[in-house]
Amino acid sequence: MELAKSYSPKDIESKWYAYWLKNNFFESKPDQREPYSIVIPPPNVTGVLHMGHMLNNTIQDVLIRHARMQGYNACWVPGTDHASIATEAKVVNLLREKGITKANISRTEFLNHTFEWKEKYGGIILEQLKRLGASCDWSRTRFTMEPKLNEAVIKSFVELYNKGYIYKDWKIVNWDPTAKTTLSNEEVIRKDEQSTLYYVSYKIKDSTETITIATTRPETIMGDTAICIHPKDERYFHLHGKRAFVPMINREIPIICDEYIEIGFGTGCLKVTPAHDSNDYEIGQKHGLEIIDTLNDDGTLNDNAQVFIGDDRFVARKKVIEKLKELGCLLKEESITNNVGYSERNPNTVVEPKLSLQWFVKMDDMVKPALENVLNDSIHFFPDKFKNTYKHWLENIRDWPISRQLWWGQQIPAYYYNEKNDFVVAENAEEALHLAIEKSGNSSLKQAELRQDEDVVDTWFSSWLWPISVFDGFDPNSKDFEYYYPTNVLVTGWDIIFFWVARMIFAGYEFKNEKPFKDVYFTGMVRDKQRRKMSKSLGNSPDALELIDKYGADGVRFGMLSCSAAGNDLLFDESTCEQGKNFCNKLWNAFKLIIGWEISETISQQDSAKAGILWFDARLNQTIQSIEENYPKYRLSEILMDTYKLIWDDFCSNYLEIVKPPFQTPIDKETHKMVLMHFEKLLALIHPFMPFISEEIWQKIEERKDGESIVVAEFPKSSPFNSEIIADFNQSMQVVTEIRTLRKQKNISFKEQIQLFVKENQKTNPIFDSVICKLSNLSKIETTQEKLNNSFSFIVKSNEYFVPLSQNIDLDSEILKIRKELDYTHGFLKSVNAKLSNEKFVNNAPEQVLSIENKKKSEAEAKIKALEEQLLSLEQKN
RNA sequence: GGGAGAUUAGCUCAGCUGGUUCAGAGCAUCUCGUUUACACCGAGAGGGUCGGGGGUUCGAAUCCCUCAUCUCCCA
Repeated sequence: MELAKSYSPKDIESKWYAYWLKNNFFESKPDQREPYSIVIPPPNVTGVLHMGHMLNNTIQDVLIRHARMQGYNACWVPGTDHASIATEAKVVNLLREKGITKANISRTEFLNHTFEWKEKYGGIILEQLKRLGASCDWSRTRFTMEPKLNEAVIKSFVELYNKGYIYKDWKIVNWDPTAKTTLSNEEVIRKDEQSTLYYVSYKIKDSTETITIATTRPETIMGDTAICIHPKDERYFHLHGKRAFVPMINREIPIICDEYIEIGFGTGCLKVTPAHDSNDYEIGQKHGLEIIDTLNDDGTLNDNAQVFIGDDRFVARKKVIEKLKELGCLLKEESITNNVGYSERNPNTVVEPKLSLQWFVKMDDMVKPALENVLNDSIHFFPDKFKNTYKHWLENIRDWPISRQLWWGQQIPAYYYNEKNDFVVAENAEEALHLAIEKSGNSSLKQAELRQDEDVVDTWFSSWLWPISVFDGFDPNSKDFEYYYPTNVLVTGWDIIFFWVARMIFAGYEFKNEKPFKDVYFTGMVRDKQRRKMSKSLGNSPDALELIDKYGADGVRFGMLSCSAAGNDLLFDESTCEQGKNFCNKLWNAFKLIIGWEISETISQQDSAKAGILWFDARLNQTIQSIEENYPKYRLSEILMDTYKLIWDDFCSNYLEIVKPPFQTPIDKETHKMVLMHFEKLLALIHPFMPFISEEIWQKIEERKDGESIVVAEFPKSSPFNSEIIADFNQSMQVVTEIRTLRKQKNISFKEQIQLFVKENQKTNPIFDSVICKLSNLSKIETTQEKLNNSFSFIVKSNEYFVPLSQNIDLDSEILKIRKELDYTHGFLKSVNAKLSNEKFVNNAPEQVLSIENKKKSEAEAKIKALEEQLLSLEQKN
């Protein structure tokens, strides 16, 4: 077999991915086996693969591949969400380029354009996931705007409305003037910014006096309907009951008292603008104030403002400041930091608080089972510190504004049937008519007289149903839902714990009375070296596909996972991908070595090989056991590092060196068989992390039939192992290390064979002597009762080793070396003795700890004895 | 303002139930080495008062208190 000098992933990856698809390994149908299901947190249909997706989906793939190999019926459902605002913004821009404005076309026409866009660009991210090796069941790919999922959204809306959970109300909402829609709190990104606090004086009616307020948003002054002071603020007692004039427009407004005011803050006077601030709105409600909305939907000033009509709010702010200066009302400007909200989907747009009529979902009841079942670990968070965050949010939750003033999304199924805007909520127009006739008592009502609400629901109002809807859970006869729900785990970034983790849990209990997933694994954020979150807007994220081209999918997967413990952010560094790539090469070369051996039917197995096999088998099982413990705890980076070290250090550096036949000589049949068996297990262990190279090698180390694959091979299970063997081996390796160091110090080439004598002060297992000989190139190991003259010596445990050499031995440096070790061992013994002579320690420490200390003591004593004897004999010679 | 978390080697981070395995890993650094699987490598080495202080305990990186610094979330 011609083999490349080093591993090159490119062709191999596409070859095996195609093979996996052809054999339908990723497809899942309900059967007798136990299911293991994951639904992908649906990426945005406008999205392209970024580092966060890579991390998050690699983790899901590792989990699903592991489960599949364990024999579960593994099902990973992919799909995308329709991302109302982002997608609509994209399509609006695209149409504008073609000279079409949204206002000039019908809703249907617009949706046709959007679906067209989605068909063309919407699947990019899913295709990219394939490059990463994601083993999704692609036949199950879903989309939140496809007919069945739409239906689920509408059904759930109607159900919630009928339960009394959905209502329509005026509230101050977050308004995105670019997208011209409302946003939920979670869609607003808050940033601290340098801004200016303006001190503005208002004239008092029937007085020469003025009153001063401070504001960061002077352009809202025209919407003021009161000035508020604290009732106990002595400075303003004389103003109780007075009225003031709004500067520029001279509208008369009352001065009111409310305990809400902080006396010490600013001037102690607050301008109240109920239409443009949520706190002001509450004060307004309490005091029955007028509400004057001075803004248009696009963020320009409207007629109510009376001045600067048509100017954008920020242009208006500048003009207002100028005007106030002119009028002499602007007393002071002060630089402060304050918190400004930006739209998540339009990152340069400042969100405006705005009074508007919206649909809301009542949260207080829905939250109860969701909170309870997370706190009692019925749904288990990894890491569990996120329980706190979750609890805090749920306990302070506000009602969820779900209407969006957009077209791309599920249109709200509310139908207005009269001038007063009375409405009914129904799954379709026919039923709506039926209900409307009933409700209005007007039996002559016609279909055409019904008007459906113009707005759509929030995208999250469809993705919260995702774990249910992808299995058609709103269909009472769904076998899939019956079988796969609840899913095993949701893997997602902690930044969207509210967006969908919490809401999916609400929906699970609300609609199905059952959790949507058993575990939640929160990944960290991928950050750059300056700890900034990687994002497209910052341009600090490497191109995912270029990374894959450079390091191979396996290399990138390795890189992403080797440094990411659950829930902790990771500073992405390409060098970890390089490590992954090097690891692939290491595996490839191990394979080349093994496959290159000529096998002899006749030669017998060497002792060293026999011993090596015995040890590696134990070591392998030890590692598998720890892997088995770590999977349920989602300690993936630990599993990966354990496997990495098992392969690189134990298998390649030690095991293969032990069993390796001399150059151009064959290997015995038995050893070869065992090495292959072990190698195959290692490939299976690493497969969930590095699917491509493991498949490539697995297919080549043995004759495989078409349709066979490591994808569906069995994941290794641990067997009992003898830990004594591992300890004995480690001790022998210490001897090897000593000899290697000696060779290096004395410049003895590895090719030159040397002898080793051992004075056994403590009986040790001789089984690895052959291994020591092979790895150190010794001609023999002999036991001796006497110390050897003219030799270099070292001590492992309490055994003394001698390497006779013709070279002159520097007695002084040998003596120094031994003295140093003796000092250390004395100190060590002293600390052990201190423990053992402490009555409280002896009485309180568990048996196991005591016996360890006793063992330490006797070993240290034996070592001291040996060292002292050596020292004595060296000093006599000196 | 309320809350959560972090601080361990030059860098990035593990360290789970306090005790063997506990002071670790990877990368980086240094030394030596082409011994035919691999220089994308091998063999070695150095590097730490576990942020400071106090406490609990026979025993603390680990539990508690406190201070400092940083990060994040919510308002």
